[in-house]
Amino acid sequence: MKPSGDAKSAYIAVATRRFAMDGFHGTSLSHLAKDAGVSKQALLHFFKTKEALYAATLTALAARMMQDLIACRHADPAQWLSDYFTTLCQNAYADPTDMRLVVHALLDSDQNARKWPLRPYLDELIRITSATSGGQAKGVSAQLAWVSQMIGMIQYHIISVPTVSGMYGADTATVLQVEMVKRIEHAVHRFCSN
Amino acid sequence: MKPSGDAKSAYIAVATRRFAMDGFHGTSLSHLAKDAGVSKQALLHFFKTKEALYAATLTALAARMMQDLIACRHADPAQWLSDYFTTLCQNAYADPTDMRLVVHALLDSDQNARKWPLRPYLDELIRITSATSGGQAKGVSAQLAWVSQMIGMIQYHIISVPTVSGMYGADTATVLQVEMVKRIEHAVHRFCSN
DNA sequence: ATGCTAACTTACCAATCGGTAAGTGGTCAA
DNA sequence: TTGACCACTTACCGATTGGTAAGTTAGCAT
Repeated sequence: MKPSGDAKSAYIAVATRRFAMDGFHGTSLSHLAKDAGVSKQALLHFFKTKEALYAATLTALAARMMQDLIACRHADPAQWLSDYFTTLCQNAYADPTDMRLVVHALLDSDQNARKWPLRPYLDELIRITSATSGGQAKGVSAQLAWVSQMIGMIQYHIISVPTVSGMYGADTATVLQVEMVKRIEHAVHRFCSN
Repeated sequence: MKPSGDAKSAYIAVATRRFAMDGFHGTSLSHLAKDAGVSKQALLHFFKTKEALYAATLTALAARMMQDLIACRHADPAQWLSDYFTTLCQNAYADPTDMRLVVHALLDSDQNARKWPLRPYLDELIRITSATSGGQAKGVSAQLAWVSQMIGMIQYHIISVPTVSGMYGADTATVLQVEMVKRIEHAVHRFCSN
């Protein structure tokens, strides 16, 4: 028999990919079970409802994003942010799963329903931002607005890649990608050094 | 009996709101029918499948967005863009339907499936951008990247409003909104006058 | 009046949905 | 050896899904 934790996190991994691709309503327990190679009651054994499984994927997502942010730690907060945002974007080109999952979760969220698991991640981002010279000069709301804008432009850019590629061709999409990374670096530099 | 066009566009209006709220998979024909106050076969009479109805809402969305863009026409392209983006954002605070629908459509799109109906709208935005002094100085890919970034930051900001409001409170969300509009104006000015 | 068509409605369908109930087989402590 | 427990399966459930078939009703041209 497999150790418990492995199977559970394997199911979360499968669910993460599916939920990110098709959203909560577009994903059925049967599909998830088939992906995982088990019966759907195997999933319901660990997660009482589909909602619970979804919540678990979001919790895991939040932990992953926080971890990726910490992994880029740098003495200079501006450098930290620059490294993080660019690697976030670059990694998402190879695997857009997490970015898609966040956007899906945003669209599903209805304000008071489920508490938002990404809050610590956001708070940490704002903390780092406020430590930059440019961030200190501005107010708290300006820091929140800037972080929100950076996250937004990256995540939106990632989910629009297939569409842009279909509209203007794969080569134009690639050009747009390198352009976008340059814009990210530029935006960090402009906001933080001031 | 009602004139044909009225009922059809009324159904599209109902579908637009529902699809924007819950996405394609989260919306059922029964819900749409109940919203419209008819049987679901009334919908299937005009639109052969749920997919066809969805496609019709996206086409109507594209026409609406193009129309809103043209409505802001201004001799100075920079002013045009500034007016458009800020009113787009402001209107979306009152009714986020269209912005949500676009993001849902982006997530559903799989590159080659359905041709993207917002292409003329995007092309027009790029054309206006390229007419600014700052836009002329930069390349085509930089214009596309900038437009993509602007649209992205606005739409993402809109869909995140409920979550931000739930996380930091309604007052913080309001502050973020006015901050965001300022950032939009600033971004247009920075890119276009150069 | 009559027939045609557009705009519906009721009735119905197989398939799938999320979820429950009741096991089954293997592991491990006592 | 036994019995508890965990991971999982098969069997099943009512509800809902998108969609079809066959009317029904109203307006309008002839």
